[in-house]
Amino acid sequence: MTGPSAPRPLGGPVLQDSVTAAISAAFFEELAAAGYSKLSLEAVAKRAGAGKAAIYRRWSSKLEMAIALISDVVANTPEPPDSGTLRGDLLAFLTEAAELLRHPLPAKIIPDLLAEVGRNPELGQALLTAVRDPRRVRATHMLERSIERGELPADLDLTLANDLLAGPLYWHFAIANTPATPEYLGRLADKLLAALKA
Amino acid sequence: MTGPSAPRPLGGPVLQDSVTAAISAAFFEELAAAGYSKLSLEAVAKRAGAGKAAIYRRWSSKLEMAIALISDVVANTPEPPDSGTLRGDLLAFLTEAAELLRHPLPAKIIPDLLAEVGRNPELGQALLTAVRDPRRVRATHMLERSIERGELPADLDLTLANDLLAGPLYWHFAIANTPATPEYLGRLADKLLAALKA
DNA sequence: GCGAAACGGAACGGAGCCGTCTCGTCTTTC
DNA sequence: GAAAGACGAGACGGCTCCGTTCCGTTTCGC
Repeated sequence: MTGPSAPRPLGGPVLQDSVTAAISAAFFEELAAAGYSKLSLEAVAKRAGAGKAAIYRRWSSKLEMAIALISDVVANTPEPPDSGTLRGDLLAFLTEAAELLRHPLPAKIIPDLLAEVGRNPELGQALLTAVRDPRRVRATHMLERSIERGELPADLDLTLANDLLAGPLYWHFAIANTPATPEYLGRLADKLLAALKA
Repeated sequence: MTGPSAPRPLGGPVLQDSVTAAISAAFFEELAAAGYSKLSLEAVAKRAGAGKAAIYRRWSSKLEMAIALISDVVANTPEPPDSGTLRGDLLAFLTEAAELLRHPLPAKIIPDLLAEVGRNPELGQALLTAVRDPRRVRATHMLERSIERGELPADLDLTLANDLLAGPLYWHFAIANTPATPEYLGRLADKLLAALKA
């Protein structure tokens, strides 16, 4: 099922073998259905058609497993390119996020993990460095490029700008649970553009 | 501990007796600490210094208890007045929300409930009608008043506007977990004003 | 002041999950 | 083709929580 005998490239990306892949898929399905705090490794094993030992052979605990699998997924999502204009970057950013949240699994998992971070410091710290920080860095670069182009004021509050970028779309999808049309994303981009320039 | 024998006014608001009050307080503390899905009535009873029977005498299940207690709290929060200008209304709206999210209990409970809604349709429906709809109506009224005053375009997308109003502040507080200064709220109000008018 | 009701506390059988361990069966490796 | 190891399945003792039922005590309503 895996490659012949080729030594696996380097760290991380590819799912190693079929058992690990089945466990990973089952983990995310179970995470979406039950939430992190109620997720049981017994249910993951059952859904994966595996024994519990197969899980404990790979990770020492639910926390370690979650951090490893989530980091793996996040690390393998590519970055959108520099489009040259703020509106283009903005739209690409929003479209990518909308694409992600359109899928039912991430749409259930992400709010759950965000809530879990509030009560699980260890998971929170891991997710912050593995997920939030890279995204924040990308968003900040996007804004700084735009400032250099003169599209945005140099004294822009980056924290506030981040809240504006992430908040409305997240609210629309994950909270209000409304589907987003491309027209919606376009209008949102226009509004955000006006807000950032103000 | 309660009033003498006066018939309790009408529906809902006031917490009836000291046992109910203790259970209610314990419920919210436990909700913040464990999250809805992992909250156990046994733990609530213990924290309240009550027996489990005292809970089951009042509500038939965790779900019913949660809906009753949460609706009760929400129904007893007053509305801010019409300030006469959009910026004033906006600032009042943001300040009220910031005030709420400043407290650690709501700041943990709200994200948890929002995630829970995604996997618990019954609770979701109840919270939608008890919490979200009233708030959305208020926000919509605020925007419509502003449109009548000519501050906002008549073809404003109300869904999009709602996302803009709620999203950034929620993200700032509950997700990024950053404290909000009055200056932040002022700047946010300015940005939102620009976005809504665009 | 007395009977009724609600109280805190503890126990019940049943269910689910923990992490470990032992089976008997493939699958891989040399 | 034999030895080694990972596999699925499941049993284990121990824990938590469920919803109900019993106590003996306190409080309330009349």
